[in-house]
Amino acid sequence: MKKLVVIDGHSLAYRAFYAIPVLSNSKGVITNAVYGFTNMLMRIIKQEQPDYLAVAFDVGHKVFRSEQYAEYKAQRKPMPDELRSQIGLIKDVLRAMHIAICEKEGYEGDDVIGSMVRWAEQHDMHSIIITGDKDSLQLITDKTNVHLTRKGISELVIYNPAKLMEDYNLVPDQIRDLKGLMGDASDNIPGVPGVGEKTALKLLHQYGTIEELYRHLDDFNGKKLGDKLRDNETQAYMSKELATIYCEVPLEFTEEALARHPFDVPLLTALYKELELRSLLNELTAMYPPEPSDWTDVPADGMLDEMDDYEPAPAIKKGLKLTTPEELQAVIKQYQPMNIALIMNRTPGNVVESRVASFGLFVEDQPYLIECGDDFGSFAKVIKPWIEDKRVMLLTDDAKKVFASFQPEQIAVQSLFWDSTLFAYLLNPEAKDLSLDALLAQYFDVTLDTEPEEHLYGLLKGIYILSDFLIEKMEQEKLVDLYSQIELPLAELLTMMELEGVRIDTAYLQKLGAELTGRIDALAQKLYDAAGEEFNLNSSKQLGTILFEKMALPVIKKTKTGYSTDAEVLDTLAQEYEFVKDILAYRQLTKLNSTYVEGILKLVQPDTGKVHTTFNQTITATGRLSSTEPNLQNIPIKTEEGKRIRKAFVPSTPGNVLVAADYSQIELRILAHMSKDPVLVDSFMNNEDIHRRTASEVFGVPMEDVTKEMRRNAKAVNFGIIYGQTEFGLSKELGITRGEAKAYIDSYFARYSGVKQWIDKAIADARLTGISTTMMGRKRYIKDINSKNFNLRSFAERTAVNTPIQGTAADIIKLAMLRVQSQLHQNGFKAKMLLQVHDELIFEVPPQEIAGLIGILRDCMEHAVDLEVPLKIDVNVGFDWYDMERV
DNA sequence: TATGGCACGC
DNA sequence: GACGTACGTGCCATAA
Repeated sequence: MKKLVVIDGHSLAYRAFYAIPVLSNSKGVITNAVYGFTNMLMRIIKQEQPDYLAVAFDVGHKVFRSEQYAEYKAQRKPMPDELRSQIGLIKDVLRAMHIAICEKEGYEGDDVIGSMVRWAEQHDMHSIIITGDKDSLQLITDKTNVHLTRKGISELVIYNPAKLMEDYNLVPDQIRDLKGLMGDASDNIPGVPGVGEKTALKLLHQYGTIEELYRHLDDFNGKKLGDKLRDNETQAYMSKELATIYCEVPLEFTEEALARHPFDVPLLTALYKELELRSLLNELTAMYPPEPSDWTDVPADGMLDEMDDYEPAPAIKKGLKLTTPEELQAVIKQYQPMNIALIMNRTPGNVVESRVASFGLFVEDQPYLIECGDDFGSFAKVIKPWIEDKRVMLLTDDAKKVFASFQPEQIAVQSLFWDSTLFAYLLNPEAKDLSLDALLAQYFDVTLDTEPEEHLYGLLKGIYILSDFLIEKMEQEKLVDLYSQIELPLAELLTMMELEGVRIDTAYLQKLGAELTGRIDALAQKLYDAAGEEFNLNSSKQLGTILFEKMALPVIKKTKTGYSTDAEVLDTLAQEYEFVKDILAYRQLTKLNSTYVEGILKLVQPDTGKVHTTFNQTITATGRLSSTEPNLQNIPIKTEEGKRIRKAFVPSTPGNVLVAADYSQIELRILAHMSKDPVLVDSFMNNEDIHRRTASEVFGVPMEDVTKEMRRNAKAVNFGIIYGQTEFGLSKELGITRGEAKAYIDSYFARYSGVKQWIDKAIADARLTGISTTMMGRKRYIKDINSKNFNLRSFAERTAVNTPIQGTAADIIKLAMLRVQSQLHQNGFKAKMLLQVHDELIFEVPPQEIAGLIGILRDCMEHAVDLEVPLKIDVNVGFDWYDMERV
């Protein structure tokens, strides 16, 4: 006879939750119930070796019993959040194990279970019910046993008709009468007040059923018990009714669905790894030994037949290599693609230097490697119908690369787009390695063949499995909108910006370089003379020896490896020593020359005179962009000398101008919005000088009496608030004592108590959830927030304060960029977005479009989102990035 | 090749 | 009392 095991999912989850001490992974996801449940499940599978297996859950709030009795389960405490969050994970595990999940809206797990075992009996199966709920004992028959959990989850007591008789001297059907009389506090079934288990059993042993009992009520005349029974007759019948498991739930399942299937090992591995359930992972590995080496090297069919519960990882069809557009055309004709994986392999270099060397295509389980030689364009034309087809789902690891490849071929990517790297970034922006290889190793324990061709085929297959897994997580974490509305369209815009590039006045830069080199050489000579020897001025180690040993200057600060010679130290010494002043000047000039003049000149494309930076979208922990080769987000502006670099950034077309629009105080405005602090909000509503107002509040003077010094101090305080600065940091920043700094901060929080409350809440929330979230739902794990290590914890607390602010600013400007671009496009502007520098956008624009562009900028940037306070931009126009005039 | 120190931006 | 402002990139020297 076949064997069916039905598990009461909620009952077992509750048991596991309370039996196992709180357990969480490094991201703070609580896992104790998942762990306990899965452990239990595995033991059941091993011990019982069921032919059919299902787990039943309650679903929905409206249980039909509530219609009979409004109080039914009314008093029951809601499931603890820490458990609720794990029910979904348990179901994930079950799905990965291919175990049927049975639930029916409006019915309880018990009813589902009862209906299933009755079905099984009709199909001549033996059933085992696993639950902690004694109600289920009424389901016992010769064919159906109940295994009742005792304390914890490890002990099971097996009930069959004999055992029930032995323990209670009842037949299964009498369990309903028992509940009817004694009630059930946990389900709020009233029963007969004053009748407990002892009395109820005695009565049932004598009369058999409630109905029979009430027929003999006269037996109790003159006894207290008789009065109780008489007074509660209706309630007794109703209670019996409530306790009766309904065994005719209309369930739609097939034998096949309940039958045991091999686990989805990659998926289950990924889940266990994610939840860091190591012992379960080990158990799984023991059950399903890993592949010999990789997915592309799966043993031929049949080799593993003797292990009938072993399902090899999906083998990859042999990859096909194509080298001509005609071959590609022939292949493409065969398919009506729904979704395809596409991995671009480009030669090294920036967006304009590199070309497509080859690309991988995976369609209907068949991998292809297309080698393009020097003629990607011809291949692009062939595949164009797919790329432009909105119904096609495109899976890739680098959307920007796909855009960069097709955009120059005048092919607009239209299809839906899944980018595994962006997925993984949004799921964990601090992840170090987002490559497909790393993600496949991380989530699926898969290492691919290193031979290039095989490797590509592995990636193509891998991206399918990976994307499915990641999108599911994105949905759970509500990140899909952020992806589809912001990050993905932004990837296209960033590609356009990179392709456009920025024109560099190389003649100017070279002249500046020559000037700097001359001054550097002269300064070096002067320094050697003063030091009495030649040494490497660029070596902080050698400089330290000269300063602090040879010249015996006071040591102010040390680094891990020796004397510190940073700007802070040198500034202090420069008061007294001309030599140190010159060192500082030398440092400034060499920095400008090597990083900015020489560094940028090296990256100018000789044919166009442009630099094409790379914007990285998946680097920062907060959601900001970063820029490399060259980094155009750190071009000097603070010192006059440094700012001269900016003269080299010019429009590419003569007559055009540069327009720069930057958000004014966007982070403080976000703080005002989030904290709703009345003073801060008021200040922005009235468009005040925010630092002056802060000074007025903190120092208790009228706005007009705020001195420059006060304003400078207040500005530092405002700045520090955003970064969670401490009094020590502020005292150093302003060159004041810690006591004074503390007084400033205390005074600030006294006046801006809403800000203080918001900061406390940001930290408390992070402590509770382990996550900080931005306005648009971008997330970051704050892993050390509950650390016992003061340093780690303090750092985490500052992160919890800064991330929502900085991250929201990043969200806002990204959204604004998309809005601006869309307006420019819709209105046929020639103006081009060139750069983003965190709170600033830079455009090249023909003069006749300046006014129109500024209108669009104000509209899109200042209204990108609706905050409690206005968003404000400043706009500057000029013929280069140095000479800009406010408009 | 990796790390540390330093300096530039927001 | 600890440590001591968020987020980046690039250059150079040095250690390995």
